[in-house]
Amino acid sequence: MRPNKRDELVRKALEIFYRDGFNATGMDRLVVETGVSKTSMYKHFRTKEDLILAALRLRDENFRNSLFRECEGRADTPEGQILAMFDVLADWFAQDGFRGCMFIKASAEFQDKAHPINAQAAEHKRLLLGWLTGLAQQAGFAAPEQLAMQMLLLKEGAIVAAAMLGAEGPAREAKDAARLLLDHAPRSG
Amino acid sequence: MRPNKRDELVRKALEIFYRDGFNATGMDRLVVETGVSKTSMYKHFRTKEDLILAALRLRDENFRNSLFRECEGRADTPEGQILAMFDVLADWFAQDGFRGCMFIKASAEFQDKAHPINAQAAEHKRLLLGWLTGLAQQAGFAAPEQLAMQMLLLKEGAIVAAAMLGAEGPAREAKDAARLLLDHAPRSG
DNA sequence: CTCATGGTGTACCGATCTGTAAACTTACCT
DNA sequence: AGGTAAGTTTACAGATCGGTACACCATGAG
Repeated sequence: MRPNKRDELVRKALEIFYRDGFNATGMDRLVVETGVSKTSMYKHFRTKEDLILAALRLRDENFRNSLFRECEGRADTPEGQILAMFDVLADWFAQDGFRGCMFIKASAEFQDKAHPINAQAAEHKRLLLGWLTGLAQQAGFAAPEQLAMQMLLLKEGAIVAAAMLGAEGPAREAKDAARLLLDHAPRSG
Repeated sequence: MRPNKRDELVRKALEIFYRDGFNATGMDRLVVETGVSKTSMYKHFRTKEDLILAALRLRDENFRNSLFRECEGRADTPEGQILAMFDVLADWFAQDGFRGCMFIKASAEFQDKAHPINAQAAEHKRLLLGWLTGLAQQAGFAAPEQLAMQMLLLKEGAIVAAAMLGAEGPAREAKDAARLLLDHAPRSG
């Protein structure tokens, strides 16, 4: 039970879940596509739910790390980094494999708020909201929580609209709206 | 095969699909909860997909009609009606059975753009975007398509955030952001 | 060599999935 | 009454679901 083997299983499962959905992807399919036997799969993950949770954990790590790093690389002020998020999103939307937000889909398939998968998806959004709030604070806005929520709304709306209607319009309008909101938001002091 | 019987089946199926998801709800469960026999169910709907499409059609009708009527009742200017949409959303979020947007969930579970269910969900969003564009035109904005898309982003983002993080914040911030965007959008002429 | 140990493949479990076949009941029309 | 057609019940088909029992096989230790 080498630990890197487990990581590889999570990586592959993440890819398949993202492409085909959670309930629509059976363990049999995952076993075939990862090349591992069913017994081994269940040695690494007690249940399918455990595997989904591991995949979401990996996705959360990857997504947040790459988003934060990209934004830092594209702008050096907090306000600039908030705005840069929408450029990062635009690039993501334009990628071939773009299929919307994995956490929105997870919460859509497991709607019960008491369900661990739903809770973990919500946690991802809370972490993003916290990051935006921190940036808004650093930027010196008078109401950082409110502004962060508005940025989150534009981001989630853009992801949903890009997945359902096409990439260009939502990416452009989200950034334009964000810039206007940032420009007119009151500063503290 | 009374036609109203069919309507009743669609209504009930819509309710169950919305509450429990599409793939997670089997025809057996639907048959039990509607009290109809399996054979009758399949007399009315050739496949489960047909039933889902009928449920989405009903949902689209109900949602758009009630949204449009509510907005017209709450404001008499086009711009006021756009803004009123966010109050209607807030009321919806606060309802007990609120579980997010059925069309976002449908497109999350049936991701293939060629799939009829995905196409119908996308069509619902296009109709909403068209309605917003019409209002923005009537209101005399210089770039109605862009403004309509921004309002749609706020709406979709608010629905997602309300479903995952709670109702109050998203509803309030969506409206605040929308008002600011409307106030600062250039008018034609 | 012998034996324990840990990972593997095969074959299977019962439940549930979508969808169907066929006989039966009910209600209406003449 | 007799016939027709809608709608019912029951039973089932074939596939797939999540999950497991068990025999097999490699490797390293004594």
